[in-house]
Amino acid sequence: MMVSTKGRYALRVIIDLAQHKDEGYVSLKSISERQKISLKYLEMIAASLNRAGLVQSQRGKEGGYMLTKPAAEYTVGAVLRAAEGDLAPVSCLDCGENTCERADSCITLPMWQRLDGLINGYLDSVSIEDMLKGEL
Amino acid sequence: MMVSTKGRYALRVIIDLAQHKDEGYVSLKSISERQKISLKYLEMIAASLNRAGLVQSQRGKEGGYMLTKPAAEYTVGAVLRAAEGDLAPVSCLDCGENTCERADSCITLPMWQRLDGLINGYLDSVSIEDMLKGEL
DNA sequence: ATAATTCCTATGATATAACTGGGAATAGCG
DNA sequence: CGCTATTCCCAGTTATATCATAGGAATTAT
Repeated sequence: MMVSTKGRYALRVIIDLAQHKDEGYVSLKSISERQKISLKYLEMIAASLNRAGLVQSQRGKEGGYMLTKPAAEYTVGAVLRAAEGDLAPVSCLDCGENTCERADSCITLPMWQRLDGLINGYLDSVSIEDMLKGEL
Repeated sequence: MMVSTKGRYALRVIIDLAQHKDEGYVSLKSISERQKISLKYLEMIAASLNRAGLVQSQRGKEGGYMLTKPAAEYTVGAVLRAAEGDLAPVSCLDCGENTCERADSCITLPMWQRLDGLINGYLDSVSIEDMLKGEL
């Protein structure tokens, strides 16, 4: 599995925030109830999104999270990478580090690289707004 | 990671068999030495490929494995699926079982389905012979 | 018979995923 | 000021998957 629950949940968080973007800061508690994801797990995911600058937070009472830009400017790829790290389909391609000693002679490497390009290209071409509008 | 060592090794086994297709049955011991993969691990992988009908085996002395068809007729997708099971990028799509109770209302599902189609389409379009020839 | 092989089942070791828990820091509100 | 709702931080836990390894039975050419 290339994308775990962490990434899928992150996507749902961003979508939820987009759907409630006119309500000021949205608390994780409310997202937790709507999305049926535990508050504690959401905290971890929100922290990743925050670190990546995809959301902004407000602490204290009446606090929560909101998007930092319009939904059209979020790509699925960017959200998943913020939550999951790299989206490489094989470890050979992870983080650009090509530590495999047989890389030079590996006849499968070009195939993996093309696959990786295909996956990232597609995920970066789909925006959150596309999904909200059902435009796929 | 979508493709683990099991799948990558399976690919290397098929490639190795293709490279030695004129030498009769090829033993796992020889593949093990060439590919630097433990014999015991190879046994598991070869068993999967055998069950899927991608290779045929001969037991006993002078035994081993050989391909059941020309290299051009093996796709990367078929080999990986034989070794790994499903290649779905998210568990939602695994094995066609869509047990997610929010599937009907899930606005991300069409995106995952397209991604899955893209990945499998590409992997099924590349043959072992393509890689051997460096035609990518 | 012997040696080389596949075949079968079980076990262990390590890593990753998927959460859970406790509590500190912050900020609005009465 | 005191209360409460929230994010923030870090650590611990459990479950599952990955990556093998181990031992031995069955088979077959020589």
